[in-house]
Amino acid sequence: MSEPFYITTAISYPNGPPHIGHAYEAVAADAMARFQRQQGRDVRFQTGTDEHGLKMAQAARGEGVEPREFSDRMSRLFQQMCDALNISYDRFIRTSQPDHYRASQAIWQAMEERGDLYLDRYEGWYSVRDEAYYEEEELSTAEDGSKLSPQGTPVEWTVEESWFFRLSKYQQPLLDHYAANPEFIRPESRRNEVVRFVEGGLKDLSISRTSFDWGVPVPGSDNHVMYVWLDALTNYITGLGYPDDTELWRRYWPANVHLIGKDVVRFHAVYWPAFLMSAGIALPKQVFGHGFLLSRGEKMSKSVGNVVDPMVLADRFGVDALRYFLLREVTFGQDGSYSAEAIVGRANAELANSFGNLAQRVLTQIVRNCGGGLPEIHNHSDADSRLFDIVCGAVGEAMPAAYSELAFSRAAECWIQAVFACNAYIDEQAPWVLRKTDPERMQTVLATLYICIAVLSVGILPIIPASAARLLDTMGVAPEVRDFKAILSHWYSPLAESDFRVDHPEPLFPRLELPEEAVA
RNA sequence: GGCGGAGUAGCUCAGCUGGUUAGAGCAGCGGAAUCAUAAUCCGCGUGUCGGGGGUUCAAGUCCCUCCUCCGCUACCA
Repeated sequence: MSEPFYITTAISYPNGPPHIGHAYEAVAADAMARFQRQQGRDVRFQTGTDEHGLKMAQAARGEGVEPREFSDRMSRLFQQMCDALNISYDRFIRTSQPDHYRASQAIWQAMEERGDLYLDRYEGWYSVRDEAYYEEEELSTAEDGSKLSPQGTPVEWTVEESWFFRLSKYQQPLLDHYAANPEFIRPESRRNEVVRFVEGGLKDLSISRTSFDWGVPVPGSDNHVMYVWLDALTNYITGLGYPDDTELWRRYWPANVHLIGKDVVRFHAVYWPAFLMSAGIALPKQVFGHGFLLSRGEKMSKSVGNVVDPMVLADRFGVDALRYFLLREVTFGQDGSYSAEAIVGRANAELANSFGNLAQRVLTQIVRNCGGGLPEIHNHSDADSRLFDIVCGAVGEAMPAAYSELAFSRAAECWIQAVFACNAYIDEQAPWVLRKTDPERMQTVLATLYICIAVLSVGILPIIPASAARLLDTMGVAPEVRDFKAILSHWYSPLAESDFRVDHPEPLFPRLELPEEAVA
C-alpha cells in the first residue's frame, strides 16, 4: 500500500458567493493532490464549507430564511464551483452535517477531560445591533459622549458567560513544537509572525457563545454554542471519522498539509495545534498560508465592485486557462494580481502558442508524413539527447521538487522552459525540410518530439488536468504511464509497434480574445 | 508604537550561505522560417540593483542609517 497523503483546504465561509480567492485555494490544493497521486501516493483531499456563526445567522436573517436553509443554498454554490473547476476532492464537508456535530462535541469533551476548559465571564463593549464585541481602541465617541462601534452603532459594556480554553497553558508547548518542526508553518514569513505572536504571550480563549444559537451545542451547556473556529477547525478530523477509530482515521491522520489563506494562519498555527494537544491528538505536519489575489493590485471588495465570480472567468477563458493562470502567475505564498489581460496573455502565450501549437504542429506532421503511425526512431543525435535531458530533467526532477514545496509557479516555469526548448529544437531540426532530404531523420525528430510532448503533458497534468489528459488520450498514452516515473520509461516503442494511429488533432487551447469590457 | 518583510531593466519578477562582463518572461525593435492555432525561432538592454555611509581583496548579496510601501500586533470569520 502506498504512502498516504492528506491535504485540506480551509473550509469556506459561505455568507456570500465564492470569489476568486476561494477558487485559487481550491485549485492549488487540487494541483497538489493530483501531483501526489501522480507520484504514487494514496491521497485524501478534503474541502468544504464552514457554516456556523454569527455572520451566517445574520446573512440568513437578511434573506428572511433559516440559517440551515441559507447554508444549504450557499454551500451548494461552493461545491458547484469545485466541480466546475475540476477539483478532485474526496469529501466536501459541511460543518452543519451530523457527523461534524458529533466530532466537535467529542473534541470538546476531550479538552474538557484534560482539564483545559472552564466556565467564566467574558466582558467587553458589545453592540446589540452588530451582535459583536469591539476592542476599546476600535470605538469612537459620539457627540453626546457615548461610545460607538466602527459601524456607528451604540455599544455597551456587557458581561456574558462563556467557556474558556486554557490556551495560555500551551504557549511553551507550541513554541517547542515550532522549534522542533521548522516546516510546520510556511512560508517562513508567516512562521516568524506566528512565533512572535506566541512569544508575546497567549491569553485564554473564549470558546463558547450564548448570544446566538447557530452553532454546535456545547455538551452539557445547552444555552452555549461553540466558538465557530473550534468547530470549523475540527472539520479536518471529522472527515476522517473522528472520534471513531476508523480506517480513514488511522490511515490519513495527521494531515500532511492544511492549505489556507494568510488571514487564517493564526487559527491554524496556534489555536488548532493547541486544541489538538489538549485533546491528545497528533498535530498536522504543515500549515501553509498562501497569499491573496488582488484585482489589478487592489484588494477585492464589494463596495469597489471588483469582486469576480470565478465561474464567470472559467466560462469565459476556460477552466484550464484559469487554473494555469492562477498557479503560474503568482509565487505561491505571496500576494498576486490578476486581470483579464493577464489571464488572456498568459494563456495565449504559453498554453496556446508555445505548448498547444507545438503539439499541433508535431501531430499534424505525423498524420501527414507518417500516415498517423508513430515514427520510427533510427539513431538519436546529440541534439535529441540534449532535448531529452532538458525535458526529462524538468519533468523528472525540477517539477516534482517544485510541486512538493507547493511552488507551482516555479514548476510551471520549469515546464515552459522545456516547452521553449522543444520549439527551438523543431525549428532547428526543421522536419518539414527533412521530409525531402532525409526521411529517416525526420522520423527520429518527430518521434523525439512526440515523446517530449507526452512527458511534458504528464508534467503539467496537475495544473491543467483536463487539457493535458485530452492530449495524452489523443496520443495514445495509457493512463498507467501518466505518472512522474512511468512516463520516463520506455512506453514509446511498444506504442509505436501497436495498432495505434494518431488522428488529425484539434487545437488543444483556443486563442483567447480579450473581452471588450474587461471582466476583472 | 513594537516586531517582521519588501524596494533589481518600461511591466512582472529570479538572484541560496558575499566572488567570473547583474538574469528571465512580457512589451518594443530588427531578422529568419513557413510544418503549425498569423502560432515558432534567432539577435538587440549605458539598469545609479531605493538614498547615504561602512566592513572586505571582493557586496544586489553583510553592518549602520535614512526614505517609501506592505504584513502581523487575539476572541467577525
